[in-house]
Amino acid sequence: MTIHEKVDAPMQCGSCPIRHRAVCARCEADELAALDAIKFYRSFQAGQTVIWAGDQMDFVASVVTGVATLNQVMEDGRTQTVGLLFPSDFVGRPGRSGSPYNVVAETDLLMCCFRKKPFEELMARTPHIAQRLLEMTLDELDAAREWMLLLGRKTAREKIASLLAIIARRDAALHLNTPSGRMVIELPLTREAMAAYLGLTLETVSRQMSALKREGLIELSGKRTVIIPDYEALMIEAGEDADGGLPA
Amino acid sequence: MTIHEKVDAPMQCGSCPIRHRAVCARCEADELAALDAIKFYRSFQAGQTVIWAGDQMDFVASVVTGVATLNQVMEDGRTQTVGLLFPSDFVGRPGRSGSPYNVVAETDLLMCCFRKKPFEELMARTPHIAQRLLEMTLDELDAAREWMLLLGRKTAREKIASLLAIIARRDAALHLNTPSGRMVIELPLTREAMAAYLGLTLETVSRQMSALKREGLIELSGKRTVIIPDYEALMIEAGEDADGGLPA
DNA sequence: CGGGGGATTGAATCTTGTCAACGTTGGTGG
DNA sequence: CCACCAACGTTGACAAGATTCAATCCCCCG
Repeated sequence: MTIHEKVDAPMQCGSCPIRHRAVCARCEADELAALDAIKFYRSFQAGQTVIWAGDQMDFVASVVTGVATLNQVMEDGRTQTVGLLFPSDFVGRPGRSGSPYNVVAETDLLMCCFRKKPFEELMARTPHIAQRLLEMTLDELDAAREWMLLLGRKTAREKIASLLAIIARRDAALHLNTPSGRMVIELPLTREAMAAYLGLTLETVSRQMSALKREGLIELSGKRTVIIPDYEALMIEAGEDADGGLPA
Repeated sequence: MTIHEKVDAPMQCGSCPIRHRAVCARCEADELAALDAIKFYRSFQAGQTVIWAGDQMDFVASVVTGVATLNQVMEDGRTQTVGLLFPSDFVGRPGRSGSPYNVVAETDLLMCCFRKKPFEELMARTPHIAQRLLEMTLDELDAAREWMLLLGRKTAREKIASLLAIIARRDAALHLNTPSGRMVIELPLTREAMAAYLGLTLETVSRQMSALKREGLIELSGKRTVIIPDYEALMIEAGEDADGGLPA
């Protein structure tokens, strides 16, 4: 199979799986038509870099399916993942030409892209888009701050438990239910990518995964499938408040 | 002296020190007048809590003078500062009633507050405010992600150097010049508050400050005044790219 | 069947945290 | 005016947690 990026528009906005959650969520039919006119799809294979830090970026985009990460790299190579992008999450900043981060496809990825210039013009006269983008950005800011608590204060064990909880939560949200009890999740990340997001080394991630397994808090089926026998018990290990960061 | 919070409006917007940088930066005269009608000032003493996490919050606000922090606290007491608020920075989230964070005055603080309900209404019909707020929120998100790199990957020494560099940068920005060469800065934070922001203990902060002093990278004059003989040299210790995170 | 990327495990090391003592400073009241 | 107190800061000794380096394992794919 060849690596292909541009793909034919695979769908109508009306049947788009992220129609009601993405940046276009609040749009009326006519606004959606305007977006539709400037949109195109791109797909990426797991491991491909979507955008290199500093590169010119002539589009903004929504994740349709798959998972991507935002990464910041220091001169000596130390890498920190600063954002985990699930379906409906937005990439790119209107009014700025380059991305400050590497955007990497962690799984096979489908993105709905809008050419930047037309998107900005459309945004200027479409409050519904600007409103939704502000709302989403504020949510991302809250998520980033939650992650600062994790990076600054949590133990390796709590970090792992928190990550699993977040993935379980996003997974549940995709199916429109709330996380609880027994859950089965698919890890979209390698151990190395988990480590990059958690501010750990991959060895520490592996050890803590093994520890959680030994203690029955998780079960592993293959390397990427995790069974959570008791979501609430895992939340306690994550050291989070009772509400577990559910939307206010 | 008694602790007083509400204060008489000490100034006209026209002579406000943050007029051109705050959420009102893009407002025209008439929009400013509308904001003026719903604004009031509150002052806080160093150490006072401005807002408790979870509390109802009937206003949003801009920092006019002084420095405040946003803090997140775990059930067992571990605390992480997730935001450092300088003059012109914005507090509060339109469309949400409670703050998820403690907001603490680290120095004496003056805030320009807007009653939330009228502010939201005004925002709905004043694109200049919403635009500016989106821009500021995106900047804060970038800053939060920069801080995630610090918390996840930098050494204690690099963390301290980074914090000093950031304070120097904000300090320079207030006086509209770029940081370089010899600088004298006033720390708005105690060692404990520095530790809370850096994901360290106060002892480690103290030790690394001493180490930087021993090596001539900083000089201390009292506990709160820091002399940076060579800003560029300090930036190297901070492990940052050459540009040092200057606005794109 | 063999190769290779990802994952696991072990042992030694190092950074940072913890606990405790001591120093410094500024304010208060005798 | 001075002594005392409390808050903040510094320093030291030790312990704990995470990293580093290295060996080995496990699958999946050709």
